[in-house]
Amino acid sequence: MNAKIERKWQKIWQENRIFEPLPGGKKFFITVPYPYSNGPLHIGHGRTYTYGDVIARFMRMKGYNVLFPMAFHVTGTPILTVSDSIRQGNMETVELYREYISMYENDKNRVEEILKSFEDPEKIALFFAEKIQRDFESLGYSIDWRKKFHTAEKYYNRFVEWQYEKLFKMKYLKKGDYPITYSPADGNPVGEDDIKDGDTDKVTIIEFVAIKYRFEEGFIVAATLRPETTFGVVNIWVNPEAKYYKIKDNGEIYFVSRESYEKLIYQRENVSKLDEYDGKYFVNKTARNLLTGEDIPVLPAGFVDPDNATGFVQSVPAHAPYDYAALRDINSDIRPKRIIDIDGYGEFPAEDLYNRFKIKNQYDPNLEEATKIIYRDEFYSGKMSEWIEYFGGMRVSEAKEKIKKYLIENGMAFLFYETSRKAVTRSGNKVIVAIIKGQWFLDYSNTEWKRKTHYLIDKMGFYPEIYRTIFHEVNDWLKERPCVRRRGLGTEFPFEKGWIIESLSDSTIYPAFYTIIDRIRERNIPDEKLDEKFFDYVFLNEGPVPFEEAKYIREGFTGWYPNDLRVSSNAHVSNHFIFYLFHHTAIFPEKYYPGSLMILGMLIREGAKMSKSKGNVIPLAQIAEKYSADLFRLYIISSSDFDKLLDWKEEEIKSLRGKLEKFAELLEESIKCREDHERGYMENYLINSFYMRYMNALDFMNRFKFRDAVIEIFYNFMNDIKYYEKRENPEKRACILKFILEDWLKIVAPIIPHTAEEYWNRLGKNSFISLERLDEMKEYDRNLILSIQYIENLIEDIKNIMNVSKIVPDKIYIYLADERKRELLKILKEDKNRAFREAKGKDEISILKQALAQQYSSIEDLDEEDSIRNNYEYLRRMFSAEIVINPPDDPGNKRRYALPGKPSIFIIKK
RNA sequence: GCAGGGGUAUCCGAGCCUGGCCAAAGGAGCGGGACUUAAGAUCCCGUGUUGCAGGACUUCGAGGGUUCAAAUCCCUCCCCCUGCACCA
Repeated sequence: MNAKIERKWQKIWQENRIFEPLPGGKKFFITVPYPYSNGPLHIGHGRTYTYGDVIARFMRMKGYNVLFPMAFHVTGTPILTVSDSIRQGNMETVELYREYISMYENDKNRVEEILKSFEDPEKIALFFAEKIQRDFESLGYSIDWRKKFHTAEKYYNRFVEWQYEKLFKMKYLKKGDYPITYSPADGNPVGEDDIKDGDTDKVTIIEFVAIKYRFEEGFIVAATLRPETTFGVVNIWVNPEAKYYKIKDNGEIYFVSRESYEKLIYQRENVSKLDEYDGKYFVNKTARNLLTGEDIPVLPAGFVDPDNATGFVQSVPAHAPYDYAALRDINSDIRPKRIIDIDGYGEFPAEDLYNRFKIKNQYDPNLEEATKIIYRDEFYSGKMSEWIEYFGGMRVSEAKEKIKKYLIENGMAFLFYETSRKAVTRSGNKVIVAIIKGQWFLDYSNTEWKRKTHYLIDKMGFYPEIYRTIFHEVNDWLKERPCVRRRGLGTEFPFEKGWIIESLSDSTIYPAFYTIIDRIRERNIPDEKLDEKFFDYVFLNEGPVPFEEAKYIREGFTGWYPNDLRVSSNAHVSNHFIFYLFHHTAIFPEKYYPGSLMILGMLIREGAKMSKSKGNVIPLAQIAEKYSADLFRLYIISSSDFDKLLDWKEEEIKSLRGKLEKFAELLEESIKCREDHERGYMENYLINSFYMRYMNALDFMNRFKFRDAVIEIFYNFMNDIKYYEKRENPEKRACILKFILEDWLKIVAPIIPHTAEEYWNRLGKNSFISLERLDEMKEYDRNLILSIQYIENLIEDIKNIMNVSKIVPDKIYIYLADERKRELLKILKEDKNRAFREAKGKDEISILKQALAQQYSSIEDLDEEDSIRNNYEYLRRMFSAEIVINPPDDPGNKRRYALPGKPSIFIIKK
């Protein structure tokens, strides 16, 4: 189907507004999460929306009143970041967006103009929203565009504000401190996108326990990931080459590295610098371990990184290979102190590993690996030594948390956050961890909320079913989540100025918004009127009718909600999808809970993940031109099951194109056929086979297994046609297909709607096939199909014998199983033991054994002799031999091998 | 580590839930043939080993087990992938 014809139908569909339903009847409301509109979409997105559309079209043809809406997501920082970069003339971004715009705009001057307009972030969103809509239209999606909106517009803001009013009243919002990656130079939190190589080498936040050691008038602060080892500290390490500060933190005096101080400013309140020291200052001085009361020396070690945590390290040589190595380096006579018992190690595990890895000194790179091993082993199989008060005998994994808590609660330690690796922003500024004070959270750890959501997960539908378990898991694991940010597009947080509701948190129950937005616009309601009372009435039927039009608006909601099916990729499971469920249980009564979720697998290209950096992203923009919408849709649906990974292979598309063209040719010539042909045996076979496949396909489609349906109704039936051609005059084929043509077009219409619509039209129909009803029930003669299978099996067997024996047949004797065997095998099928009891003599028993071993299933009700007679000429022609059924003589002694459905054969040589 | 998914013939991938025509669908690749001046495209045939009677043997990460029967069920082990949070 060429792009021109596809465009023709897209236009006609649109002009006739056939996908713009009013509520009523048996409704089906399907949604796909809206795309983030900061650039062109790619074929990965295309997979999801294609599935949404195929289902929408299928349900429509099953007689449902289908609503399939779409909108655009613009909330958050990325669009803002792009806009900023373009304004600052960042070459990389400018180049990228010039390329994006050029996908849609040929005129060079126009491209530059648009690019310039992107200095206004909203222009970016609007530009791409429009283009994405165009791309979707070019793929024939049956979307109701009256419902479209974007998430920074006023109406939507009012809607989100209302949700947060509700959540606040339910106490699902709470406030607290929160560590986050941050750039002091930019004065901003930074996300993965803002960090250099953040996408490939992720930066996570590591929680250190900063432990205070009494020193002079204050404390040396040594940070550790293993607070439980504090019992085994024998000294403290300082880097003699580094700079250290004396600082004041809420009245207490601390000694930390210079870099550490710069981080603490962002993590603690009222931190100020008092004095500077060289690292050497601390060497050989004494500090006191508050946990044990011991006085220990401060010793020099070069491995200490002043830019990691506090710049002091507590030394536990018994259990930390670095510490052990550093002590050896300075020839110290300090003896390690063992505090963890673990099987498989000597007195000092760190010493074992030091020897095993043949560590040279504290700079040996193997120390990383050694540390990992000991950490893992001790954490999972170590126990705190018995002599330790209270914690003795406790498993390390447990003691770690308890000791941390003990230290903090007794003022001996505080938490210090560090990045998992050294990181800088894209513009080269240092990234540290800052604590955001007064951060608002959605409290997904609320047990009542969790319980309600578990209930929903139990009740609703999942495609595939495995996700029910996964969602229960995700529900358990979900905890508080920050829901507002300092910057970005979106909706301002109603309870505190200067915060924007974060992008995933404003997109939870918005399918409800689709049901009313067109009506709000239609009646020109000013956004100020969309207050809490309005939404309370519209969505919850609470309170009085706020104004007359609200009734009409509410009918949109009650007419369509709940959302019957939501389709998206598995990337959304632990974020959008789970929030979607939580927020529904929070806000809506049970009858408006989501109906079901369909979760798709991801899409890769030629075995590799698509990514900007690899430059292998295929945009959706040129798909319709390059391949045609129907070919794309057919490929997406047929090349893999919806829940599995789809590997986009150009080679496969090419071969699929050929098949689709072949299909179109068949339709073409079939429509042209004017004469009526007689329906003989093979014609009946072809038609019956079609209806068998039709019913199979329909059954698959009802379970949304469209790939299996396509294989059945497209590939397999085309093979049936080939088979027919092999046996009959190919000329006749076209006219025979006429009998099934309408049903064939209908059943493929959800998948390749343009092709279907075009040929439906050429058949002289005045209706849209997109709005036709699929017949749910078609009769067919199963025996006819079985008998063809039977004949083909027989041919296989004969050929096989000919191959092996190298005999050219003159006559072929076919012996059919007698009634007695037929009876016996019937019994065998019902009751094995009874069959053996009833079998008489060795011969019969061996028949049963043979049948059992071959797992031979008899073809009941099939008249074998009749089948052979009906295909007699075919067999004769094929082997150029005479076929004799049940001859009186038995020269090969073969008669006894005959089984029902599997006759025995003897070939007489020429 | 926690959670989830997975290891199938040259490769990619179905099958596994509900054990039995499963030597294992479908692609791709490869080999052969047809068509073509030729390449390409397209179409047909073949593609574990073996056998002069439709069969036999070996094979679905490794090793055990259940069963008349295991790619499929159970146990143990090895290996791989994804997510782990503010990023949309």
